[in-house]
Amino acid sequence: MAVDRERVLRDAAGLLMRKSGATMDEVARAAGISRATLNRQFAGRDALVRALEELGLTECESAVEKADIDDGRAADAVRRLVRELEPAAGLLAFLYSENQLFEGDGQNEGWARLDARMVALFRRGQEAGEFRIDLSPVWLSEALYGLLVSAAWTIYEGRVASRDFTSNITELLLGGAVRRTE
Amino acid sequence: MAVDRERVLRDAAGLLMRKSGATMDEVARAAGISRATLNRQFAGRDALVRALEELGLTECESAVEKADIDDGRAADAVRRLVRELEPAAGLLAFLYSENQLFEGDGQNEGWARLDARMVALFRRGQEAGEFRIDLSPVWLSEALYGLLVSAAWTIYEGRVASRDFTSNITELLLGGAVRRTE
DNA sequence: CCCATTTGAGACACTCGTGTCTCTCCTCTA
DNA sequence: TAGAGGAGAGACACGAGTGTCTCAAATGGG
Repeated sequence: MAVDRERVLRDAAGLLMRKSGATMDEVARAAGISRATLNRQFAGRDALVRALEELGLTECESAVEKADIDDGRAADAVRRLVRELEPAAGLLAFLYSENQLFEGDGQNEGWARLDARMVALFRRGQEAGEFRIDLSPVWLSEALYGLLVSAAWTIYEGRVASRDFTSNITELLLGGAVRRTE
Repeated sequence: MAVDRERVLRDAAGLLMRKSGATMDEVARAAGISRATLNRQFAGRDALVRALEELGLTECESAVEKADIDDGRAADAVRRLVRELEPAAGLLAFLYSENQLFEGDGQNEGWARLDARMVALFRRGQEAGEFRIDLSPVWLSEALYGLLVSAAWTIYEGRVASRDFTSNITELLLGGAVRRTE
């Protein structure tokens, strides 16, 4: 039977999210295949990580597409975006810790493109008067990444319910912890 | 001359924050000492990581102390806490990615104690009517960790100014991105 | 100034993960 | 049913990183 490459990648991501230094043998076992087969699919650990990076990037971009982040109110766009990003959060948490991906010449420019779109979303919100202007769009988008990772990790640890993923992130990011008095 | 153990730890943290898989040789070079001396100070990589964990924990606890998080308004306490936590943010970012620290039996219970104090702070804010109650204290404290890491990383990358560290985190965490209408 | 201590540099063996190969077994298809 | 293709299991050598040791040089105190 043919190996489901995508499935292998998802299983690998599931393991690597919580154990970023996992052995190729452990990855193979997590995916339910042998190390030999894993190596037939991905020529080495580096290729596996690159494939995971590509998968994560693709998922993020498709989430951005599906969320129509250029339409309607920026705050609603952020909510839709986070909801669409949820399935990719675990993978994102792993990639976030693979800081070696983001330094050096071979850096994937896809992240820069994605980042530009996120920044543009927050900037749009500012220009529309929805968002405050004393928090830079760059910081807001970076904070969103951080909250996605925190949320994924916290849910994995069982400290918060997975159904609260989207609301936890969006409510905190948009509304903050302080109670509204209006 | 005697090796400044604390200095070595800080240099190591500075390197490991941005390159978590750095070699012991690289760590030694970053600290300006030889690999032999590094090994004399810390018996193996594991011991080094443990020492970094201890240092990070100590710094966090001292920040919690200095911030007097049980006094005054909770929101102000959070601001003081973040300000005190700033020097430890880089180290925290490294420890955050060392997820192996937080699983298994040898887990340092100091983190649980620290976490309890953070959670208590947010709960106090809720009970005082300062914070909204639809975001759990657990999530708020976890989100704070995530924002600390994001901020440290973003500053390291030069995407935001280091002087905005505290305000970026506290304003987002407490006030959120949406502009107040009050 | 001399001696004790400590550091740096290098060599060494060892471990662990990796990449590759072979061989066998299974499954699907003609 | 026979054959082809793919997967699993295991063996193997290789490289990187590690921990340890030795020896020479430097430092600092008495």
